[in-house]
Amino acid sequence: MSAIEERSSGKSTARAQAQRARILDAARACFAERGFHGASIANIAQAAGISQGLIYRYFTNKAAIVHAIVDEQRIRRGETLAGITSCEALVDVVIAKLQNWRTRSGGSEGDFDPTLFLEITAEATRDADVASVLAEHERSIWADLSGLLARSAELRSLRLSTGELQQRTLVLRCLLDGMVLNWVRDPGIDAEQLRRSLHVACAGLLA
Amino acid sequence: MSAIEERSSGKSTARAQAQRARILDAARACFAERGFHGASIANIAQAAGISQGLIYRYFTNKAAIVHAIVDEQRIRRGETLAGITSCEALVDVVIAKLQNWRTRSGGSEGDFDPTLFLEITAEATRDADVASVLAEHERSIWADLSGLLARSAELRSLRLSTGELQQRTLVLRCLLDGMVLNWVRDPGIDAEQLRRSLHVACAGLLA
Amino acid sequence: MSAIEERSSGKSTARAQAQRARILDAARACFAERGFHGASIANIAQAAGISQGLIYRYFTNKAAIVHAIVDEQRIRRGETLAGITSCEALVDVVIAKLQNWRTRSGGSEGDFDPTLFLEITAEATRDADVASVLAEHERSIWADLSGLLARSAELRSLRLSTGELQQRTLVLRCLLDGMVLNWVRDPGIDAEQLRRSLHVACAGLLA
Amino acid sequence: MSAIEERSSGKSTARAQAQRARILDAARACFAERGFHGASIANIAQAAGISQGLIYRYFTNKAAIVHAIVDEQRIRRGETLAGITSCEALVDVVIAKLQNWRTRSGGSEGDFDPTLFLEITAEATRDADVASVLAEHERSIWADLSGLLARSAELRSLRLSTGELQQRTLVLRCLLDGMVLNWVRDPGIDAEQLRRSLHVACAGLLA
DNA sequence: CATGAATGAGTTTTCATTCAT
DNA sequence: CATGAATGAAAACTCATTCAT
Repeated sequence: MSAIEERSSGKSTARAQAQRARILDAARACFAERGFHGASIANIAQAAGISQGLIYRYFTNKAAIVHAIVDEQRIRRGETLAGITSCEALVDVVIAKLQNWRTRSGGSEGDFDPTLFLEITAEATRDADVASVLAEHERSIWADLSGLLARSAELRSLRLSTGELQQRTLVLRCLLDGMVLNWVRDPGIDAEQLRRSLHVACAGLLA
Repeated sequence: MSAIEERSSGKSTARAQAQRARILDAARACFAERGFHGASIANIAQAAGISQGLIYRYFTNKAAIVHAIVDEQRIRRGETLAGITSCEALVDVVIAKLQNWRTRSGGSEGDFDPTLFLEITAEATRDADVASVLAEHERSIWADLSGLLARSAELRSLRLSTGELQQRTLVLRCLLDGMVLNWVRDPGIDAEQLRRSLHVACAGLLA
Repeated sequence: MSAIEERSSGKSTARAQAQRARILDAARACFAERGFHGASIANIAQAAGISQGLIYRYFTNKAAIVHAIVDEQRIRRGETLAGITSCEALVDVVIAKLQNWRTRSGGSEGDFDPTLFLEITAEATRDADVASVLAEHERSIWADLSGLLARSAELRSLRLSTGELQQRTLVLRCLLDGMVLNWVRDPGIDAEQLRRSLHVACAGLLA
Repeated sequence: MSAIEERSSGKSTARAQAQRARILDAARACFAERGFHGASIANIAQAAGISQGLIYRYFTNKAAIVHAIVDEQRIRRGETLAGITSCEALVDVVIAKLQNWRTRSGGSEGDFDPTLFLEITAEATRDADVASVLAEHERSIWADLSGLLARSAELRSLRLSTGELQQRTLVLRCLLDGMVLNWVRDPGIDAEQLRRSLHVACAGLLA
């Protein structure tokens, strides 16, 4: 699907890749700030420091940019769970990302933007393509979370049936999503309290 | 704040009230379907079966409609926790609402729309008015959840310190948000599994 | 022409007359403040303290209101030159009216509004009806000014040929218009200096 | 102030300049014909033979166009008084411009449009920006007229005090404004009579 | 007589997209 | 490859006018 929407037919030079990335960076920032509908191509072009017309050499559509960004999130997340061996560590990493986001607040770089995350989730209810990419992404997250829980359980010599593992993965998934939502909704949230609360909840998962 | 944005200065006839409701119903549907920014006044007018101009007799702005809808959610939720005495029951109620939403899917009536919920949360990051209404709403939800947990604990003769109560409220809040998010993201989610999983998690909160 | 545009067919009760006047007063104020195009029927209705619909019972059109107002100016001016016997006195009266206008500034009553005067003159270039009413009005002013000059000349035992009288009338007319224009254009204009300057110019007319 | 309202940030190509001029020409014609508020962007775009959207590449606002046109008048007038050495000559030039305007009547070119002049004066009472540009313009006209009178007086070996010079400048200003107003108001005005009458008045200024 | 709800055409303005250069 | 001028459709919003009550 996204293959259809890319403009580059066949080969894509390093330069082309760089331009695409440049546009996507700008788009991510704009979308996070104003939403998919609120951000205009003009905004993105300006943020990327290129002309509006040029964007259409790399993406057929505004929708194509959205799709590319959704796609990207999957890749971006890849490393997140790399060295993590406990749910508590995962909670800490997520909180660190959230704090990082609130601190820079508009600064361009940063690998996770909860606003964008919300925007994508909302868009998934409207755009079937986004929904399917997101669904695939979600399956991969599930596998990771599930694996993390399985390993953690093993470390504690805890035997979990498949059903029990699924149940706990689902709860963990809800907790993580809930953290993000609460963080976005409450700008004055106490990070430390959130951390401690979720650590307790994590402990409960493997009790 | 929303009082400022209403058009009717002072008195509002039954007819006016009905028209306002008519417009808000249409707007809610459109916003849920296309998002706050994706839905146009033309969409709303058509959905309401009236002319575009007429909308401005009842709302100064598109923003005023958004604010009115956000405001409304607070009231709509009021009764939700009325007769509920346990977290498990709360989970069941939320799931019932989510199932109700998925079943009708576009049908006008229904007291909770998770898509709208997402839309509002996303909008809160951009519109200070929405953010403040949402924050107030959130405080009231917190009070309700906190009270629910306190009562549940008491029933089980469990003594919770203020800190412990706060911690558990936060986790419960995250779980509820997470449920909604996962429900929206995964159209094929197994309601029964979700229910069971969250019941277990709830039990863990008061263990 | 204005007879066509009035709504009342035949008799018009005292009440009807009063309502018309009420509307015209409001319209005059609105037009002066925002211009013929800038002022809306809604503005006028609100200023008059009546409903929009009611306006159409007394005037077929927004244009009809404009025409009525232009018409009216003729009558309003009637008394202005009544007791005046010299150009200097006329200048003083005009300046007094201008000062009166600047002082109240938005206050409803007042028999001459230079902004409205400008608005009407501008409209005359676009609306043939306005132009013809204004032309007739102008002829009457000419007659008055001409008469004033003739009498003043006679007082000074100055014999003026028809041509000389016409020439002086034209100059006097220009001076009066110029006063108004300069007054409007320069909010800080020195009334006393203007008065003195025009007195000198008036003296020159009968030298 | 008008610099803020131009769209082109910094450089402006020859093409851009030409387009701006094209739009301003069209706008001038439309504004003269229908007034600032009566003329729509659609009118202007059509007159300029371009799309409505394109106008906004060159001007941020409809107001910006109005401001640009007001600004322009100052420049356009610059040369008017260049070679003029007597009030009578000035009167002749103004009448020539007025005749030129009536003759073409809607033809695009022409350096003075009395209708536009009225429109601008009226707008100045409503738009502070227009007022301030007009005020500056007016100061420059005053300086010119004052200089003209001073030189004329000198030629006739007439000594004028500062006060006397001011008084005569003010009268001259009124005469010129009055000429324009009367010309606009009376389409059948006799140019030759006007010319003669004002010559006499001018002579009176330096008597 | 009077209201004010309702409309449809109009307003200014934005924006995704195309295309000549 | 890159620009930025250009467009047409659509956005939000206004307004003169009509009409049921």
